[in-house]
Amino acid sequence: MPVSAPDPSVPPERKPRKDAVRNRAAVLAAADTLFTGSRRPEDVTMSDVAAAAGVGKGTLFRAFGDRTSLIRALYQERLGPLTAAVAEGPPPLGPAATPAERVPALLDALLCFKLDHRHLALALEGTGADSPYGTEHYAHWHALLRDLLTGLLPPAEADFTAHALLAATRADLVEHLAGELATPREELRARLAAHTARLLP
Amino acid sequence: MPVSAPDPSVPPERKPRKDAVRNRAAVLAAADTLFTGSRRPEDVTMSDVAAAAGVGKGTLFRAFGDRTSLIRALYQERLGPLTAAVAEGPPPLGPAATPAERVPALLDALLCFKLDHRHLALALEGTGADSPYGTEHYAHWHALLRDLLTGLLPPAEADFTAHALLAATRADLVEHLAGELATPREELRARLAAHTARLLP
DNA sequence: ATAAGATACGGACCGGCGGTCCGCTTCAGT
DNA sequence: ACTGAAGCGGACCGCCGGTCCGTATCTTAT
Repeated sequence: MPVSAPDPSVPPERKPRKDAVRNRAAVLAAADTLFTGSRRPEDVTMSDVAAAAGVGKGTLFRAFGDRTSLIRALYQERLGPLTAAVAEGPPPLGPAATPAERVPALLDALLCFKLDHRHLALALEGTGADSPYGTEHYAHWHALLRDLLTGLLPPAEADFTAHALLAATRADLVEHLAGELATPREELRARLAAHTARLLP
Repeated sequence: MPVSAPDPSVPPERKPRKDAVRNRAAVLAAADTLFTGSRRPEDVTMSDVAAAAGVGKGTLFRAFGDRTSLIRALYQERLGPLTAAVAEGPPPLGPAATPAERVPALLDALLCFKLDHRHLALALEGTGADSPYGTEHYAHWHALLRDLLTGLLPPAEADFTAHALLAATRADLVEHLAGELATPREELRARLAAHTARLLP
């Protein structure tokens, strides 16, 4: 007699065990450290992450499913503040700003994020199999940017322009310019700002 | 008494064996077919290529060194005609054209090439380890485009703009738009042309 | 034509990776 | 304390890129 279903909707869904959440956090922290400290993301292996987190491989895969999902989870977590600032923060990033000032602010914020988390972004976009496109994450940013551009440009061009602008902040391009060519941060920001401005008068 | 050195410069350098050149060609052909027919480039393995070419793995690796080099060789070969047209062909692609007409022509040609060789371009750019940037191939196109742009734009912006324009024709973006979203070829070309035009008045 | 040497062939083999499995441990509700 | 479920961990698997080396084939000099 299953009388005591405290929540009649959605399947039971117990709360996770304490050790599980601890291990999950440990794995995320370890992965962040390892990616940040590695020159190429693909030479930090899943075994490395497990070892660095003081956890067995089974645990790691149980918690995250596969390599790609681990990287995505980590990326989303780090991106959280920016996502929040865009969704409900003050201008020029937040929704109160006009499109004309929000678009450059958005792109600048994205560039800065990739500069600050180069290795992680590289790991995410370079995970071979799955291209950046097709992730909900990309769809989200593209839709936002497209909508903002729709009043500033001939409407037919907004969609492609959004793609093109996002392509200009791809992790491997940023890595190439900032990392290998050692372009100073402020110069990169200025270049991207100029490029953006050139597209919307 | 080594009297008969027909060419006194550069080390002897015999001409390659007949079977070697035949096998090399067979491998390139097989690889092209396999990549073209596969949905994701990374699930055509080196063993697949060797088998399809009727050749042992040792032969394959002896001829090309490694996977990346094989893909690059194949890509360069297919790109040959375009390279030639740019280097010495008639306007608007060739050197006789003015920069203002050559830039859009170049980008359109590049886009068309990627549309026609999506799988191959995807294989090249998605080979995980090595980013597209840093290959001499990319350096070549970027330098050409940058030089053309220097005169049409404030000189400080030419370099970054060249990167941004090339980023708009990245293989995975093209695949996303033309493949998954099924954007018609002509529309894509129009979008890229409009985008290019917007950057240089 | 033939012998001799260089070159290429091919597939068994290797190290390491992402991912799975399952006996054992640890937690949470009673 | 008791018990069943959830989590743990590391041996294990299949596969892939890449190497190795005994053998077959081509080229060149005679």
